[in-house]
Amino acid sequence: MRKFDDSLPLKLLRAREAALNHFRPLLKEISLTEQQWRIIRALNEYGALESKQLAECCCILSPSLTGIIKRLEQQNFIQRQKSSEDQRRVLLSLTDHAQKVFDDISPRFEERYRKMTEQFGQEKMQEFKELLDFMADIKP
Amino acid sequence: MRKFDDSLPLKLLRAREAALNHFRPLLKEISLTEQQWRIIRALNEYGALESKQLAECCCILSPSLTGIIKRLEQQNFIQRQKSSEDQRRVLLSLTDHAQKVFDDISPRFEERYRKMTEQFGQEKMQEFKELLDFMADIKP
DNA sequence: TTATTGTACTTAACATATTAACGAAATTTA
DNA sequence: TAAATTTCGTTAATATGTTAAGTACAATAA
Repeated sequence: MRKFDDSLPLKLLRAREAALNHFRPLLKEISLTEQQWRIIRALNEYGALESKQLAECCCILSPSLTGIIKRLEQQNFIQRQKSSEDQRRVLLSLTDHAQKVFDDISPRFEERYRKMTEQFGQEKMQEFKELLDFMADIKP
Repeated sequence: MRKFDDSLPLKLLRAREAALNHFRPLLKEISLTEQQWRIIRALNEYGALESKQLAECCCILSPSLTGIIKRLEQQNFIQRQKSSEDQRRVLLSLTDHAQKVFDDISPRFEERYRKMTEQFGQEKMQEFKELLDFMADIKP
């Protein structure tokens, strides 16, 4: 009988918690949640995105995204511009303020990421990420 | 500059989603959330536990646990027995009903777990779990 | 013995996760 | 072109995550 602690989802959860612990102090410093920061990083990387694409690449379901975007908009981190062709579509992008906050704090995230990777082991991390990618593609 | 999609927390999130997708249909069938099922599996494995131990081993914070336990109790899945020595302590355990539900459905979870592991690769999975355990111990 | 400190758990407030249902706008079909 | 269907986003309802503050009971110090 497989043991409780041998559960893959649980191990993934614990590993993720351990990883996030490296960044929580910084997130607290800038008063952003982990999800809000994920959204901001995605928009920084890809420029303007539609809600659906953003949800997809950030691994956030659209009902959650609706609220997250609303709050980021209220805090002047995100702006939306409607498409004139398709009235349903809305393009989301970072405000100048958000871009500045990102540029300012980003190096410190990178530094923590570097330390974490170093602790884990460079090559080991590479291998780890490949296995994670492989797992992400396993379908029932 | 590290890419958005290269983020370890994000990869862990995606891998976990992929893993959970194998079990969501079964959870829906028995109308239990992923967290409720985790609690039940822990109590099945360890017998009676105190709230704090349960929170620890299930990777659930105590404020969340309070609600989860309350609902599981209302559905007759969990019973609590107070310690007569220390009024603060409460032991949580599965009801007979919960034990029966667990024994009935558990083989089907095991079967899905087996298939998932097979798809991933036995040895690969072993290696994967070791890396996950290693990551879980990395501290900032 | 009383005050202090510590521990376990709960409550509160807010943010997010999950599923279902809904509504508006675009696309397809009849 | 009118109707059916599809797509995208939102709303609703419930459950959980996260941090801070509160509460009750124990253990310890003064």
